[in-house]
Amino acid sequence: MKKAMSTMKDVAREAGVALGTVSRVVNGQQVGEEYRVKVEAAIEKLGYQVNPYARGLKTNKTNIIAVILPSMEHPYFSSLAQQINLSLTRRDYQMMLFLTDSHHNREDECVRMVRQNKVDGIIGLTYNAVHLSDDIPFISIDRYFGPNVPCVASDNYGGGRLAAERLAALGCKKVLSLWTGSATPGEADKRVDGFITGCNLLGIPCDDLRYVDVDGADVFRDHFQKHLIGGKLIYDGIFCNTDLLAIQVRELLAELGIRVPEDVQIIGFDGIRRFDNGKFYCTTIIQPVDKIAETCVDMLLREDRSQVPSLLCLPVSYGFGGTTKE
Amino acid sequence: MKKAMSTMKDVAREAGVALGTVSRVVNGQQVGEEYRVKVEAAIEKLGYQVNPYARGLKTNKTNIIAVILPSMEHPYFSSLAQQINLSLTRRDYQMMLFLTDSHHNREDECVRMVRQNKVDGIIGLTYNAVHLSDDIPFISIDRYFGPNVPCVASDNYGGGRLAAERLAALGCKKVLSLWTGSATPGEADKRVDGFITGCNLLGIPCDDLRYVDVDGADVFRDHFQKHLIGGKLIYDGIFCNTDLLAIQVRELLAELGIRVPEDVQIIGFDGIRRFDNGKFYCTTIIQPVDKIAETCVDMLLREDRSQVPSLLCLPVSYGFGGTTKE
DNA sequence: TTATTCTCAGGAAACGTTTCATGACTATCT
DNA sequence: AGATAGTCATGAAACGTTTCCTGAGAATAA
Repeated sequence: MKKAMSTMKDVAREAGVALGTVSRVVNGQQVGEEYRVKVEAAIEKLGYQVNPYARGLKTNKTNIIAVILPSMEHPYFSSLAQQINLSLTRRDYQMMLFLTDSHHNREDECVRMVRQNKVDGIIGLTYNAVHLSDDIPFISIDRYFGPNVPCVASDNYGGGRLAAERLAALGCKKVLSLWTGSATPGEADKRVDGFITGCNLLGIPCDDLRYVDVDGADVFRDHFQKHLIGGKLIYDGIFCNTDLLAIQVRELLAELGIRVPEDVQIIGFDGIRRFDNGKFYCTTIIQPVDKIAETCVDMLLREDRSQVPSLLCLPVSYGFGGTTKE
Repeated sequence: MKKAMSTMKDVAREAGVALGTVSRVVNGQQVGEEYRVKVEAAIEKLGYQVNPYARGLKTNKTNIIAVILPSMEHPYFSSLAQQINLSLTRRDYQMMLFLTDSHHNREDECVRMVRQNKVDGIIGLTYNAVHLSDDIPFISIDRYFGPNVPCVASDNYGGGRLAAERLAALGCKKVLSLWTGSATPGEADKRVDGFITGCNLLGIPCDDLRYVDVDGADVFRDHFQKHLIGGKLIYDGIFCNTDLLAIQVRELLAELGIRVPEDVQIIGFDGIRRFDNGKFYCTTIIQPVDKIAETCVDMLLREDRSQVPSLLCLPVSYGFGGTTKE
């Protein structure tokens, strides 16, 4: 029963009006009342729906936004996807999803495919500066590529500062900053900068450890073992640049017989929540994922693109997750 | 520097050939070698890319598949999204993502939007029978709507049986089947059927508790408390229809001072993994998400649609996650 | 050599919209 | 009353492809 889709021409014939009139009705433009009624009746009767390809061909506009993310495996990414979808949907845009991991980590190929698809814009969390052509508006998440590529991110620096302040308020006297990540620089690196600056300002001694491209917290075991005095760690506070790391550090400390938060308090970053009860995995600096998503969409769809800032940092907040005293 | 996209006409002029020839080159059809070379050079020179809207207008084909999921919050859904994306990408299809939650739970509206978008097919995990028009191929996940709507699901019944067999093998003498979910029936309901049948076949007494539309496991507290004898539960094995429930039940049992897996062994269903270490939250029956995704895509893109089965159940497996003895 | 078939590039029509120029008609002004 | 301005539906052109028909030339057969 694959009845052929009816076209504007059919509607026009049915309603006894001209093609252009139907078009104006469909697009909600000024049309005489009598005509509007007739056309709407015909549309209803024929079950007419606009053909987005014909429209796209004429208007060069599609109402589709490409969203490029690394994967769906990390809650931060999937929740970004969710929130971006929400924001887009509210504005009657569709979301085309591209996952770079599924492309064997080849972001270039991904972007090439995006470009082929004539989307109205791109929201991308990518590591390489792949989107250097400016024919399609691009908003970058968490990665600053330069003044002509708008970037939306959490206030990572401020988050680091906040973590330092909290640890200080919780009574920490000597703290440690832990960082693992990839070599490609990103906005998120500022977390550690903020934390260390914060500690300095507060007069709290802070050690700084960084490892590139490792997974797990095992690389820190040595350091911990060397800094035990009478079974106690010389640190009473640890800042981790991600919640994932914080979780792993906590496990590592458990192995070493160090209690959290009694002996050491840990603050992570991201604000990842358990899927089963919505609680934080650890005490954390919460990234405002919903705001990030909404802001990206906002900036992308903004009429006046000259008004778009090149970097926009959104405020983070403190989330208690049991790895600090409060 | 928004240089206008060049068209086939431009390429034809540049190469000194006819429009149709360019089209044939682009689509990899039979073309004389000399012409092909010229055209390819021109394409390269002008950076020509086909306009998907013009093509879509002519061919009524888009290479876009709509994927409808409830949300991205549950790992099962996000991992489905990930795997479907992977399968689609491998075949040069794009994925347009629709989340019904973001639409205030209104699946109808979602499907309406999908239909407007002229996609080549739909893969949907929906609860209502919303897709009754057969103009666009539809594959349903986990929900059987009738013989003309192909459905892909895990072998839920077999999974229930498997859980029963495992609990038996692990020495359980009296077990409990727990179910929570929504009133709308789904393939997943067969989990409990399979479990109970399995218990009967094995001669293990099994109680059966079901609650509609509750969240959390608290509703089972009463039942547990009434079935304590000397601080011990009369059950030594519990089957939960989802991992989420299993996790919540474990916590509930912990509150009641019952040890898992020493006193009671628990098996969940889904095979959800922790994002931080990839381990299961609980011992579980694993749904083959990757196979489900691949199968959906396969069936959707199959040339001969008369060959598509109306229900296809994929084998599940047992995953140890610490809530059983092994 | 001439007639017949085959191969393959050229060119035009069509897909379903949007938009622009045209002209019919009404309303306002002098 | 006649001229001018304003409103608004009409119809055609254009968007960038695909596809089908035509015909030119090559290859084969007689």
